[in-house]
Amino acid sequence: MQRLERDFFARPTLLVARDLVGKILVLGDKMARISETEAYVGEDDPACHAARGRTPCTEVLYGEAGYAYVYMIYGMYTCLNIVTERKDYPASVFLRAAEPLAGFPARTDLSGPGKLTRAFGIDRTFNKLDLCSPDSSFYICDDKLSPQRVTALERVGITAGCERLWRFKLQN
DNA sequence: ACCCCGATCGTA
DNA sequence: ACGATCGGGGTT
Repeated sequence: MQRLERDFFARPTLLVARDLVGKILVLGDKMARISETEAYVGEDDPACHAARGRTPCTEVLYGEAGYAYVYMIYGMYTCLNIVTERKDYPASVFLRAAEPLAGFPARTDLSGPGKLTRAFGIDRTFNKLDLCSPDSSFYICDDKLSPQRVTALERVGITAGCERLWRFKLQN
């Protein structure tokens, strides 16, 4: 079990999104295998929250890779992203689904971005946390069982830019 | 100050 | 198909 370092995240977002499928999200004693991700890439991506430029809300997207971007959606769910690429280039990988490995009640359902964050207890206070800090209990690791088959699909839940095959899903 | 609406989910 | 629920951002 090896923690992913910052150089893993500081790469082209499509590569990071694909490579994150099969990796393990860890928060305290909770662990889950990431099974679905999406890439949101730069101000030219109409679905990226930075599409209308830099605001206090999107500030973290412009920072260093490996930080959490967490925001509230529809008044009742939070969404978790990991910032990618380089400073001043806004991009991230959105975590859409995972499979529970440890620390969850039996049959916990992590098959959706809102379910995932709720089960992990990830709220807006997690925004701007560094998943690459050595003393963080919130990080992503690689158990080397990882790369199984990954398929590229259209992104969902958005109205613009949904034709791009920027969603990556673990094949069962 | 107001208005709109969104990277969702559960129920109908 | 639709309602719940809320905060950021753009507009007035």
